[in-house]
Amino acid sequence: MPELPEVETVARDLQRWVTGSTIADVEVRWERTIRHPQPAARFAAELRGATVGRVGRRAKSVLIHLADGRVVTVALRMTGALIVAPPGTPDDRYARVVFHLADGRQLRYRDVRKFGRIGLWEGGGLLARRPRSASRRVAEAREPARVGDVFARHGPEPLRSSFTAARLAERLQGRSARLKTLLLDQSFIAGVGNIYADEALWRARLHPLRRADSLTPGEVRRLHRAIRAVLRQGIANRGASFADYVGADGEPGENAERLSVYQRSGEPCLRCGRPISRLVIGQRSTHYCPHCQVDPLAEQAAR
DNA sequence: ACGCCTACCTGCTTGC
DNA sequence: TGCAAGCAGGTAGGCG
Repeated sequence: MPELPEVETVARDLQRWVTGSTIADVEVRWERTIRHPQPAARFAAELRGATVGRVGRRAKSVLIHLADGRVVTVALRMTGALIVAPPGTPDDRYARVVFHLADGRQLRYRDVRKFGRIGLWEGGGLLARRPRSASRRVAEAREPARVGDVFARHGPEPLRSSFTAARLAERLQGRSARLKTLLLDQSFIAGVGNIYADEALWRARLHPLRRADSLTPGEVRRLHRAIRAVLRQGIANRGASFADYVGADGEPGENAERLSVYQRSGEPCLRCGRPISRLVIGQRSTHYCPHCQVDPLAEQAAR
């Protein structure tokens, strides 16, 4: 499941390999992959002849900046992948959108489960502040026009230097939600998904059911460091591969083997040796060490 | 603000 | 072996 480190890996690969390439043609094989307001045929027509500029990332979306300022957003969701295929590569039955590059290569959007979405937007607004409530209502009434509007409701990027422990503390204040739920909430913090939420909480020794506003200043600092550390480690290892995730080279990442709790139920905790537990929070499986990540309040509630 | 539900999808695993 | 049910979970939207 692509989260921030996986999406960052794909974006960096594409930055190296397709920047400067011209899109000769676009083949849309699953129309619903194309997000409004572009009907698939118009999407293809508008991209024909465009040149790829910088490739970056915001939240869990790959941003393909075009030389003319427009931006293609690719939300990989569960099983999406962007793969650069050299000429002669056998076709892929799961390729939902194929960007034919002028040099003969293909940039394939592959997605087994068809959850992912690709949009085409005007540039601008990415660095702007969030709209106030009135303008936000207007922005929601129709599909956003600018790429910035697409991400207007997303929370901060956890790896930016502006995401400090103080900023995290501020955002946690007054929130009664559970830590796990908040970490998965993209409007609270962008880019963290189920894998890295569990990893960060284990690393910070915080129970996933802990109320967000109950953290001491020391615990907030631990959480802040843990979030950044697990994301950085994920990027360093080219992402964690479960199911369908691969980089733009089509190769799986190395980080799955280096995870501490995710999908390790029953296996020994790497810190204390006791078995890792699993529970369901908000319909998501959650992996944690009941010994290292003790929540006094959860214990009390269980009695 | 928050929690809970459903829909979107397909392939893999599990149980009979 | 076959077949159906269950499961995986990111995100949007709806409801209470």
